[in-house]
This record gives sequence, C-alpha cells and structure tokens, in this order.
Amino acid sequence: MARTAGVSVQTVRYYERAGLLPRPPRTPSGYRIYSPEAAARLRFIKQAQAVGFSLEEVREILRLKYNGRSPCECVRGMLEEKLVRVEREMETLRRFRNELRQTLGRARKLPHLPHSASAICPIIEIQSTKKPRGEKR
Amino acid sequence: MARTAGVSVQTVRYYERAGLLPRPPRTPSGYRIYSPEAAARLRFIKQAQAVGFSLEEVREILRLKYNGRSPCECVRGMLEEKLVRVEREMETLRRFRNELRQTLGRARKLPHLPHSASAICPIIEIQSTKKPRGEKR
DNA sequence: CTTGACTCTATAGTGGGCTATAGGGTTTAG
DNA sequence: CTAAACCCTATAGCCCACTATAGAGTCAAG
Repeated sequence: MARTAGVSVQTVRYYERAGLLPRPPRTPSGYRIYSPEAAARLRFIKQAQAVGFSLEEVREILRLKYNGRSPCECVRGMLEEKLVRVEREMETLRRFRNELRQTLGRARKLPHLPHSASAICPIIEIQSTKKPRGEKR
Repeated sequence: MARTAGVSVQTVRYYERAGLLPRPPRTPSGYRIYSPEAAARLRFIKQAQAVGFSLEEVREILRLKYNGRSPCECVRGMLEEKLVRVEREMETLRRFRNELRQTLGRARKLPHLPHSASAICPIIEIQSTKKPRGEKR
C-alpha cells in the first residue's frame, strides 16, 4: 500500500501511530492487511498535505468526518485562514527581498567608503538593526 | 552582556558552545568576564541573523575573519545567493497562493456539484494531485 | 534448504536555534 | 545572617514530518 501511494513503509506506520490511519487487521503472523478504504485514506492524507494542511489539521478533519459531520465547512475556514497567512508571508518575504537588495547595493559601493579596521564585516555592520528573519525550514 | 544585546543568558552560552563566541576568561569563582570585543561580536551575530544569515554562515564568516582574511567578498556572494533563493521562494509562494485561491473558488461552488457520499472531503479530493507544500518553519 | 525480499517492533536521530529544568554555587543589599 | 538575584554545569525538550537503525520473524521461489 505504501508503494502504491508513493510513501515509505515507515511513513505509513508513522501515520498509524499518529492516529491518522486506523489500526488495520493482521494476518496470523502479524502482517498488516490494508483495505481499499485504508488506501483511500492514505491518498486523502497526501492530497490534504498537498493542499497545505499539516498532519495535525488532517487529524482534525478526519476526526470531524468520523464523528459523522461533514468537515467541508471547517476545511473552507482553514483554507481561508491559510490564504491570509500565505499572503502575509509573501509580504514578509517581499520586504526581506527589498532589504537584501539594498544591502547588496550598499555592499557594491562599500570599497569606496571609509570604514573602521576593527569591524568584522562592514557589509553586515552597516545595517540598521532589524528583527531577525526565519526565512525557511 | 546578554541583556544589553537583547538575548538570553542561555543563548549566549549556546553561542559559546557553538563556537560563535570565544571562551571568555573567568573570575576565580568561575563567572564569565566579557570584554567589549565579545559584546561587539555578539551584536555582530545578531545583525548577521537579521540580514538572513544562519549561525552556520556566521561561523564561516567569523572563521574567515579570524584567519586574517576579509569576509566581505564571501559575504557578498552569500547575499547574492540568498537573494536568488528568496526570489525562488517568493515564486513558490505565489504559485501556492494561486492554487489556494482556485481551491477556495471550487469550494464555494462545491455544494452545487454532485459528489460521492463516500468521499472524506470533496474540497480536498477534487484537487489535481501535486507535490506537497512545506509552507513554513 | 537456502537465499533474498520482504515484514514486524522499538528506539533514536534529523535540522536550527534555541528554551527549560534540575541541582548547585556566589554575590550583594539590608 | 539571610534572602533575593544572580551565576555555573549538564542534560533534555521543543517543533515537524519523517528517516534510520538494530534485531528478529516470515514468505515465496529455486
């Protein structure tokens, strides 16, 4: 089942431990037997991730579903929230890019400017002090 | 020193362990004694982070400096590379935002469309399968 | 019967930059 | 002399979604 969904065997077992996949029945020797439903659920998890959901969010969606309620309304809300956060992140990134460009601009004229010999790196030290950036995983 | 630089004491000690700050002299009872140079170096680390450098990169810059070479050329190169990566990330984010918008658009008309009752969440399952998104730290 | 490709469990590690906790010692003001 | 406010070390935990490793069992083909 792992292979048909394009994930590793460990990942499937990780999802099971994390409560995202139900515990499947076993053969007498302890091998897991996966139903087509389980495979569908695994595909669903992957699709939800592709849409940008964390496993925690997927858990919540599945919890709603298996409590008999349609998760769609909740999902729509989550997506809207996600859109807002993405737009905010884009703005942050845009500002960061502009700062980077300014810094590079200054770096290009730096050799012509006077700077103290005790400095570690004038390119960096010439900056106005701002908040640190996370920038990535 | 931690306070004047706006970081926690543990962070300073973490930097020392990580080789970013030199091991300072101690009082007889073992307390660290920080020179103004150490404080300057700590400020430098924070500035470099604000410009987007990882501690690993800061380590590299300091290594160059304390081998007697000017790190500026290397820093310029790193910044240019960083700019490229940021622009790539912006593009990724832009595409992701567009997908999110499309998904939300589909979600709004979903109640009017027919979909199988066995689905977990049609909003998600209607997606064309794409690569997963990291989206953040 | 052996070999190779699988399966199982349990546990630990990854990255990055810290933060928290436990258990102790030191310094300074009142 | 005591209490508060520091300092010290060492170790573990956080976040997330996996990935890796060790050690053991199972299954099918030749």
